[in-house]
Amino acid sequence: MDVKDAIPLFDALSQETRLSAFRLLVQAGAQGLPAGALSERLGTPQNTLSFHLSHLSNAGIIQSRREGRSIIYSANYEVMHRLISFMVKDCCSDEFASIHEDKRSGCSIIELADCCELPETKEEKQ
Amino acid sequence: MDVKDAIPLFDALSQETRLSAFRLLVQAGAQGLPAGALSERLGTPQNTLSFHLSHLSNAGIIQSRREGRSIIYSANYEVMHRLISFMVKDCCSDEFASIHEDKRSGCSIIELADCCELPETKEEKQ
DNA sequence: GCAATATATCCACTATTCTAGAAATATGGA
DNA sequence: TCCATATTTCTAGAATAGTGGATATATTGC
Repeated sequence: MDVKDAIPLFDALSQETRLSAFRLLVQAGAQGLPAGALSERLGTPQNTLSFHLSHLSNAGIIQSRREGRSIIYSANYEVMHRLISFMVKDCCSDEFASIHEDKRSGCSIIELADCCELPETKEEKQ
Repeated sequence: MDVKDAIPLFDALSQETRLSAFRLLVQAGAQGLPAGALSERLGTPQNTLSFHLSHLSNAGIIQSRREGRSIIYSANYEVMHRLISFMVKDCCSDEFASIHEDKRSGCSIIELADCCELPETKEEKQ
């Protein structure tokens, strides 16, 4: 993941309807939710929401599948994982954050230092 | 941090000039960089960059201070920390990510499971 | 084949964002 | 005080994004 890959993801998450829809899908898990249910829960007209779901889908942060008459959307955790890793690796200084893979558990372990306690930043604050 | 707080941060990072400028500031550390140096390194006209720096600054993800004739910008790591925590807590399912504070070291420890290996998601892929 | 359901696409309108030239402001030095 | 430097603010035009009514498409059951 580089800057060019990250832009459409940040863009996808930078609008209230989309971020809210994405969070509902995260809560829903791999099973996902049909477009209509999202529209109802968010109180957003179905065509407007459809526009935003396409946006999220184009960015790759959600995916869809048809089930009968419904289109079921679900969060793409792997993309979210990559975005978080990008933010830690490329958008945090080494002093404040580190990431390493734990092969045994299959986890990425991130350590975020509570940077505000560090003296350098304290004195630089405006 | 909630959805309303996160939107302006995602928005700030969702544009190439801004994300690139932010990353330069991250690399620069607490010391920061003057607006002119950023403008030069990015090849962006200084008034255009000034617009984007205001945008980042309004979002709170960078801050500025005057030093002589220069305005020095620097990344706000604490806000980035909070945004990453928000993404893990509220935009990742419990199965795939967890976060806890280590009081002794003052670090937030995040574990991101490599979700794509989990059978549930594998079979749900479109 | 027809009606009902679920969703996407088309369209026009409004609002916002991005861009960069020109002018304004703040600072430091002679 | 005057000039050079560093940066912001003003401005207007171009591009892009968001909205929702109307319509089209796909699916299911009768």
